[in-house]
Amino acid sequence: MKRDSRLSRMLHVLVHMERHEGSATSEAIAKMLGTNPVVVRRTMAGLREHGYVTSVKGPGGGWTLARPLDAISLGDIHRALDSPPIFALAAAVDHAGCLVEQAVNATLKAAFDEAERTLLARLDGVSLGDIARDHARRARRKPPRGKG
Amino acid sequence: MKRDSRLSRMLHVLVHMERHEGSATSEAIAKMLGTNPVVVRRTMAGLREHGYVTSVKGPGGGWTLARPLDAISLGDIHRALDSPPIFALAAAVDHAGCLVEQAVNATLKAAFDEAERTLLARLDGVSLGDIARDHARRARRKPPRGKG
DNA sequence: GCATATTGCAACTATCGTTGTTACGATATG
DNA sequence: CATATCGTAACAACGATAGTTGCAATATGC
Repeated sequence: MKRDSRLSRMLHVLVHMERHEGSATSEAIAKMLGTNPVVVRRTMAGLREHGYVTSVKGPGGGWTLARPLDAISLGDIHRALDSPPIFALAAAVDHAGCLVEQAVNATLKAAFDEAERTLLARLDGVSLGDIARDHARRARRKPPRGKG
Repeated sequence: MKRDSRLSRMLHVLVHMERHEGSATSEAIAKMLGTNPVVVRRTMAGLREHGYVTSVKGPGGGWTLARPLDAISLGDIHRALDSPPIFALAAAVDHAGCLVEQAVNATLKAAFDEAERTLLARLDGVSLGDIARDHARRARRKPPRGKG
């Protein structure tokens, strides 16, 4: 199945926005992500609703970061995207009240719930500021076109 | 996105097969799962290649369990299905060698890898026999049509 | 041998969610 | 009033599983 790259893309954008004085247009962001301005607006709408970014219409408008990166966790962005399903694997629906199916699904659910808790705890424990600092370390080691 | 229910379905089938003297036809299995015999053959082909079941053509043929349930873990079945992607969330591809993107993806990869290890360890730690025993407990509490 | 039950498999369609695109309206700037 | 920009609806493209049809291969039993 086609996989959901919105979380990854939004983290990418937000870290860039901090380094970007003023606002960035949907078109500029789209170029950064290799996609289309409409996709950018659509995806960032959720972040705006949750107060992580603001958008301004008209000439000179665009998107601005509304909070310091250290105040935003990866889990925050996941939730701002409406907590899309994490797993590609699903339990089959129980067609006939079959007790075997129920035993299977109970076991699988426990396993997936544990993995989900592990993942979400980790996403909540990392902030965008952490990623920005990791980026800064990488840039020092391997300066990007002399701008680092 | 449409989610993959093959693991869940295969576990269901295998637990049933132990209680089934002799072989079960694709058609009978399909009825159990509320699907089509071709889907059953297609999915169970992987299990056959790994030696968990055997299939016999012709009248009186069908599918048979090739090992005791206690000798098969949930992780074994996941691998027999060719280890399909576990997560619906993906990292965006790095278009421009962007160091920000790389920092984002490294962080996400670490988080997803940890969650994956958690899940796989759990799937490897549970056998189909465990599920069968859980089923037996459920059946004692709530007998299905008097067959126990 | 022949009718039949059954698996094996190729090829196609259906489905579902993200992604990509087009089009148009709303709004702010100058 | 021209223009830049977001907002949103509507729809096509894509990718993976799931479902379906059709037919060949094979084993059984008469």
